[in-house]
Amino acid sequence: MLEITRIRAEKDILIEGLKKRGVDFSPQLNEITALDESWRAKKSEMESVQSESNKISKEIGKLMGAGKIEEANAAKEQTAQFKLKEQTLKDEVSKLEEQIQELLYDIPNVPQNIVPAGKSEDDNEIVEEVGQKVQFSGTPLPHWELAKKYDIIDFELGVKVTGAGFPFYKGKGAKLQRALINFFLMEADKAGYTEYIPPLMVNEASGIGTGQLPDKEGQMYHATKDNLFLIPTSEVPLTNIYRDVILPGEDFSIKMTGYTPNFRREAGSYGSDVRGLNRLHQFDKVELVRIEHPDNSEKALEEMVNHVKGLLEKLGLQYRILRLCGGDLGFTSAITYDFEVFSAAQEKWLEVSSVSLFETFQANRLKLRFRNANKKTQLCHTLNGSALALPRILAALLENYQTPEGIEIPEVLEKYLNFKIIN
RNA sequence: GGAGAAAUGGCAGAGCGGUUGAAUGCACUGGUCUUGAAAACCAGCAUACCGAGAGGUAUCGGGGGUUCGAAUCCCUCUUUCUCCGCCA
Repeated sequence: MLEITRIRAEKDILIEGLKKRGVDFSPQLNEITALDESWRAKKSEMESVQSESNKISKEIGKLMGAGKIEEANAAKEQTAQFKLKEQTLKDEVSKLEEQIQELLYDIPNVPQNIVPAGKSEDDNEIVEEVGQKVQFSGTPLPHWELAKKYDIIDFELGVKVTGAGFPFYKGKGAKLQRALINFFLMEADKAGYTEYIPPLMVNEASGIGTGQLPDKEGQMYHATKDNLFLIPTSEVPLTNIYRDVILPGEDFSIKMTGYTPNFRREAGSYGSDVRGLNRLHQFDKVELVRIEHPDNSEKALEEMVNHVKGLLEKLGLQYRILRLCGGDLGFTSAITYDFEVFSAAQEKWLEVSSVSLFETFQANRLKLRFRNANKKTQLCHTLNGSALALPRILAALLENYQTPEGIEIPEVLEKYLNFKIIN
């Protein structure tokens, strides 16, 4: 959520920045500033009425204390005139507040300067491409066929027991999955991230805190009886640890990591994109979350990007980094780098990580602040990134490491496994 | 799931209808004293919004109500604790 003070101060700059998302938000922002102005007027009117009636109430208190009952009763009658006025003003003020709030919820974060303008993924900017395309002697199989051939992932069984998009991992497939989780967590640990095992369900306040609610309500599984939501990413519980928190000073850098399964309804996505492991309703991911001083967030973003690069290089995967254009940028993000690995068998790039800086957008909703040198509270910057999402990494590993003898295992994973080949 | 008790500032803990944004203690910050430290003493120390400022308004778990006036009374929700039941 954008800060209202920022909208007051630099509306035109924000409108200009938001244009990179391919949408003109000037009607909304103009409406907000107009509503804000009448809100301020009404509010100060309401407060002066409140002030008056508070004064009289205090007087009554004094009179009662002094035993002057009759005078007190006379004063009581005075307050009647304020009653109605106060109530009307209160209603008006809170209605205006609601309207402003609603509009604010619908305005996405402003892209940073270096974010390219654009409408869709076609406008994303390729920042870097690393590694070579794998050469195969024959025709490589896609991962869903390999999964069947070696009996390591069972999609049909998932359909039977739960539904599409909920596969079973089996035998060496399950172990490889576990090894990857371990590897990612240990790498995060080495980089100084504190590991958490968070709850897999969150309440409504947490959903609002990180921006899933109300914008993306349909994306989450909702346990209506208890009004809890299955997490779409561990970003939600991890970041919400710091909801309504004021950090005591300027000297902080909070680095968290967590492995969780993630649950996404993915309503409306069908076709070849969802084949095999490409898109699932439940998938595993190791997430990095950082809370940083605004002066330090750019550096943190760079560190996270480098961390993810390191992981992909250790796994020996060909990858590229994209700077997402305005139109493809997530609602809450100011800048996002997507990592894609090349699936040689599917002949396409698969997104495996997304590293984002939210600046104060998320912190504003979370009310996550720190106390600056002037003893004032100031919003923190938040960041997160996947390091990494498992299914597509698994897909790429299976496809790119296939040989006539079986699927080889990258060396870095060997210490987490008791086999060196899937055959 | 059933019965009871409770929720107050960073922490502990008063207040149970009137001048209380909230006693007191601890913690913290600044000062005096000291060669330095400790101790002692003095001062400061919640958040948000409106306002150029003076100042004002709101907030004592959340929401609603009674009242001229609510931290204090009522309703409701949530959470915690104790006891009983069930259980990995």
